[in-house]
Amino acid sequence: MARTIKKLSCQDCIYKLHCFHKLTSEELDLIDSNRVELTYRKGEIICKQGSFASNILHVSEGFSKIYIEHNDKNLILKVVSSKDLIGLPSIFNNNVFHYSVGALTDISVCSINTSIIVNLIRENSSFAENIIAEINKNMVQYFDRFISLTQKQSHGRIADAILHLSNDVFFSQEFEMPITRKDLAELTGMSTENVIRILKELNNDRILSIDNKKIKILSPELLHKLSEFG
Amino acid sequence: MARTIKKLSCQDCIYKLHCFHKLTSEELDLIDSNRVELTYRKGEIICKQGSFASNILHVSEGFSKIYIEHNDKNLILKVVSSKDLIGLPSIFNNNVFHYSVGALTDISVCSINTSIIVNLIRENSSFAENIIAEINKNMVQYFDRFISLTQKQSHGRIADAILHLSNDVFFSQEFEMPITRKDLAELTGMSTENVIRILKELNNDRILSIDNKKIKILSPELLHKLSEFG
DNA sequence: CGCGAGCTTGACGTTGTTCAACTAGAGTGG
DNA sequence: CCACTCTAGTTGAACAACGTCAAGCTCGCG
Repeated sequence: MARTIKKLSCQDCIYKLHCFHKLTSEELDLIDSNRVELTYRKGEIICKQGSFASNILHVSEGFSKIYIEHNDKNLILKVVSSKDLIGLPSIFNNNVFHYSVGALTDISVCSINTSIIVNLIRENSSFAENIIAEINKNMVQYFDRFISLTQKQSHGRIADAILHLSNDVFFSQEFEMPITRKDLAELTGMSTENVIRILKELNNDRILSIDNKKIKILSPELLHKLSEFG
Repeated sequence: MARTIKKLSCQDCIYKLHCFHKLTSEELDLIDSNRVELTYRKGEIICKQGSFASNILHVSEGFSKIYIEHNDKNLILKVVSSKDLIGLPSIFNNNVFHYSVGALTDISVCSINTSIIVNLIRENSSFAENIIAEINKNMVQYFDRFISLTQKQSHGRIADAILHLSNDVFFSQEFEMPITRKDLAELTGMSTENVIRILKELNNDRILSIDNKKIKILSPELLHKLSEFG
């Protein structure tokens, strides 16, 4: 499950991670020498909600999901992209993971000790700024999800989920989902059966073209309308 | 609506605001001399979602609500207590309010220019830490609300709303709500009528004692059970 | 005294869940 | 190579939870 061969350097990832931009090359080297590269297989759990958050993670390859567990039911907050850091909400806040993270595909993960990040926050105020910016960006993203799941009916929620995948994860109108119908259900807060029924409708109405996991957005306009008023 | 007579000093509020603890007295004076005290009447809007967030606010007296507007329907994120700062999610993040804030009662508000806070974050890393801690604390609180509104049925959601008021706002098992049934509906993501029906049930089942706006928690155990499994 | 806002109640309709059954494909072992 | 099993996906029918609508109530205020 875990290997410690380093294939990448932090310089390779810097363009993905906005909050690393303001680090000096010495600071980046500090991170580089205090991280491990791990690989996980599809289905494995990377962080367990409630466990000690001694590391901040970055998924450099593959896809994963951030989800909250509650009474055997999960709520997926987001599908993680390579622009995301995992574990920021735990900083200065109990040092416990407030969500779980699971691998949707085989993935490569960089694990950086939280204390390193904390020291950089203390010593480099521009980095602290960027961390705050990052946390706040996520906060607002979660606000949108909050609205989606509490104020919209199923069609709107599915539209939001598809748009999230298209805009934040795959950066394309056409993609192959690494997630199951059940995951889609946990992303939209509804039952698997209902997800299937609504995907079928969207397919019939030629808003999406769906072939199992392959999704193509045929009518972005209608999809946005569904998201807005659904 | 707004008066600029200063009745308080920041020293009076410091015990309420955890993230001010690490400020030196000079820094506190800096805030003190760069803030205005305002009063708002019940029903007035303090921040409008989407407007420029040039100030961070602190409600020193009275009650207010933070809510997200979407298509003429509101979702109340929380009822603000004197321990809360308003506007943190806007820092380093568009400088736009991502939610609206409304006065539930007549209130007194301190308004501090965001640039002052930003400078302090840059210059005092302990303060930056505390700001991050504060933002993250809110994030986790919102996670709980997220679970409440998406995974629980009405009884559980009402239980959560009552517990929020009791634990985070009034710090008592018995309180007089400053909010209407409609507000309760917007706090729980359900219809006003349903709120009323469920409050009545909880009253009949002797879990709560409800006399119009006066609420007394009779059985905290059952209320927690509802919150957990409702 | 009358008006309006907030509150309450009952009847009814809709949305979405649950349950049960069935299908398809992938992996396993004889 | 063929059962067997397991998981994911799909479908239909019954049901429950909740929202909507319409009406009436209460109380504070002008």
